[in-house]
Amino acid sequence: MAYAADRFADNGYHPTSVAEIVEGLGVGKGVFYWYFDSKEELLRAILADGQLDLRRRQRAAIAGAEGPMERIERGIRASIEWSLEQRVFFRLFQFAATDDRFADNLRKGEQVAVRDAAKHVADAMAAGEIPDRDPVLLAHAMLGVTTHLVQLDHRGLMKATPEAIDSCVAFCLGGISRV
Amino acid sequence: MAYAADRFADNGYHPTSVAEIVEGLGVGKGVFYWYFDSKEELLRAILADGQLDLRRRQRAAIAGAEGPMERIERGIRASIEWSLEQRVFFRLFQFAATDDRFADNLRKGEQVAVRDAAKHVADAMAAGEIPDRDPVLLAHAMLGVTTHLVQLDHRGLMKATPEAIDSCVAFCLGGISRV
DNA sequence: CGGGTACTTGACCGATTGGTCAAGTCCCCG
DNA sequence: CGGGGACTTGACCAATCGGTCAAGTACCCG
Repeated sequence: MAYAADRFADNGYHPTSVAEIVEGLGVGKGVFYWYFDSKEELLRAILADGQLDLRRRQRAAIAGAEGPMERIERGIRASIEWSLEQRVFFRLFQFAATDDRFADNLRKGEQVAVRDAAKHVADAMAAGEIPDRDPVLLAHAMLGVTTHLVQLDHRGLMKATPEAIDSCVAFCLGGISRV
Repeated sequence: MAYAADRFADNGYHPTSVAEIVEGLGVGKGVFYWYFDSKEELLRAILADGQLDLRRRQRAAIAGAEGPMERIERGIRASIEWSLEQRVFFRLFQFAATDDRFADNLRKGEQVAVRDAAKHVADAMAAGEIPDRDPVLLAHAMLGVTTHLVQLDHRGLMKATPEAIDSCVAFCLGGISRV
């Protein structure tokens, strides 16, 4: 799965053949179809693995935070850091979002993360720390900002320096704060 | 090109064969290769068309605005509206960004739009309307928010109502305003 | 009307695709 | 030691891929 994920991320899912994967691994084709029903199922399994890992990281980052705003900031930072480290997973997520065959596999995981973030946004609103607006929408907006920053880094168009990450976080917090 | 763009957007670029395109159009394969060198060149031409159209819309929206902040807001709204209308182009942009063969074709157009937005952000800073920070990064952040909102609409996960668009704009303006 | 250019056709090409399967090999358990 | 499930192999399959090209057809100009 790790090797296939690498190839998918570098070459693209469709242009990477099953033959290429098993050849690179030095195994027969039968091995592949013993463990996976199809090439599609392989990618789905990889995506599920990645989402689980990201979710773990987010939960760990949020644990121990005191107020809702701190939870939001930590969640943002954890997501950015994970995405920067896990280039392969991130690229596969990006691809999967563009393909109807896989978009549904992303949806559930994304919704869980967004709803979680939205909960903290709603908490901050209840505490009067930020003005009332649709928490789910704001959570998505923050997700959009962070995703785009990471994408820039991976595409080599801009380095995600600590300062850039700070600016990104500030943008998100400013975005939910302003009336 | 329009038919091919539709097919690419619905089915994906790779899964859509040249044979399927010419068959759907009711023409011979030779016609295709008379006008295009390859399937890749076709997508590149489609992407170029889309970028040109988007750029025109952005320029038209900004023209006539008075201050830098108004220019920014109009640019955001124009980008969102165009992306919502031009579902096909937007999906192809999203795909192209995930494929190294086509990512470069997007880069130039994206940079032009971002630099333009960054200029207005810098103007607003010079006028003291918003605090000083990297204008290019902020422009990218706004692009990330709007892109994500449109993506949600196209994937059917959230309707981009006028209110949602307003919230999105407010998020962006808040993001660049807060210290 | 004759000839040439612009365009169109679809059979055809070698390569490659995702997937199958008969024939093993390996190793654990009785 | 013998048998049986777990696992592996790679030749093989029909289908399809992007792309080519000889053989037209349509139409304009002299």
